[in-house]
Amino acid sequence: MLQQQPLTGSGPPNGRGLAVSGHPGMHALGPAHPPSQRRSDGGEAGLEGTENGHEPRRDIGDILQQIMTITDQSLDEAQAKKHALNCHRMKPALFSVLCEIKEKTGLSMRNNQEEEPQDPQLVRLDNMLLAEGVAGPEKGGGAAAAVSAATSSGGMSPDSSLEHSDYKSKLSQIRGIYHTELEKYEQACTEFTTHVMNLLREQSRTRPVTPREIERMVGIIHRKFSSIQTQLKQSTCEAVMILRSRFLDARRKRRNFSKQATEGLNQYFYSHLSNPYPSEEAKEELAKQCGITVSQVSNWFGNKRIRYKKNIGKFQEEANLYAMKTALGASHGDDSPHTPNSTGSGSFSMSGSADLFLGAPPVNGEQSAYQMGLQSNGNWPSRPSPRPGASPDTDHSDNSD
DNA sequence: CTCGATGATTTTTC
DNA sequence: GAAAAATCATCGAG
Repeated sequence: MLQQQPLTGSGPPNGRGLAVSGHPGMHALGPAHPPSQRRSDGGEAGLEGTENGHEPRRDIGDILQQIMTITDQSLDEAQAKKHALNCHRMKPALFSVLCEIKEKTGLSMRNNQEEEPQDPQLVRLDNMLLAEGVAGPEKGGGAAAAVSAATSSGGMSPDSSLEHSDYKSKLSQIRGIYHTELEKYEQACTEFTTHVMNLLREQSRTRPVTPREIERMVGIIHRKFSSIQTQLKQSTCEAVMILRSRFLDARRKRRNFSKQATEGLNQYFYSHLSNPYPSEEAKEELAKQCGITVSQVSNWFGNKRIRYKKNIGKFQEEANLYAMKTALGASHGDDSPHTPNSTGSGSFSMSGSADLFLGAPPVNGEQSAYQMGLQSNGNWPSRPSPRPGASPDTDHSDNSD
């Protein structure tokens, strides 16, 4: 690796080191000796080197030798040596030799897949994070938008604000973590890149380092870091997906309604047995009273109607019970704790209605004709056509019986 | 663990 | 488009 090299005292990178950038012209410098095999042991002079009567090779061997051992020395020593090396008269020659070697080896590694094909998976992750409001340009708008999108698309009623805020806070938590991590990575990446570039610059004094090489190195670093980022993105996506599915799939955390809520709903149901189709306003009122949403009220009535109809006998007791309660509540006026009309809004009043008497306890039980509002075909008088606005129903309508 | 009750969702019907 | 009907999934008592 490229660790604690001279980086320390070597001061700001400057023209000297960067002279390399002119490397292509290096050939001009030297006589371009073929890079004949040098002996790493720097061995005795002699041998082929002396043939020419010159000793450039020996000099180069010396320099190489010194370079090889420079890291073993103390910092000061190394600095001094480095300086000496830089000024060595044979340095240009060595440089040119290295240039040539490089020329040959460089070609081979040139064609490695330089351009990464912009990973499609990464694009997908990015898009998703953006859509979820996790990535996006800074703050809240994104997250809020994502939440509202999620709720509306999921058919969630807008009044489940509790879960809503829960979701929101969890999402922004994820968002926060994601951004901190991302920033951390980016910072580390730049730091590391600068570090490496400094090193390369430093090294470029003694060996040829092309800008392209630096670029390549930077590219490698960036790729490494971006693969880490991809992992981060991936796990963030996963977290969001889990959160989302939990939030949207309410079935998974079904809670039974509170006793009080069920009471209120049943109260209404049995006191309107002949026509158990609460108007929109009535639903809203019930929802408010029971602490549930309007769509939950609708669900409840849907379920109740169908289940009641399917097995009237089973609900007999319950019907009697609520008929009694309602009767009591009506006769005592407002002192019943459960009477919904005590809310005073009066949009639906349960005051002793005709239905109540339909439901009068038959005492001897049995389903008999005691079908409370159901017609002989087992249906309620008529499937309530979507009636606009006015509620002719409530109580007075069914006194026709 | 089983099983009935129950809230929610999906499909069908009108 | 709302309700009915069918179905799913969880709860909670035993």
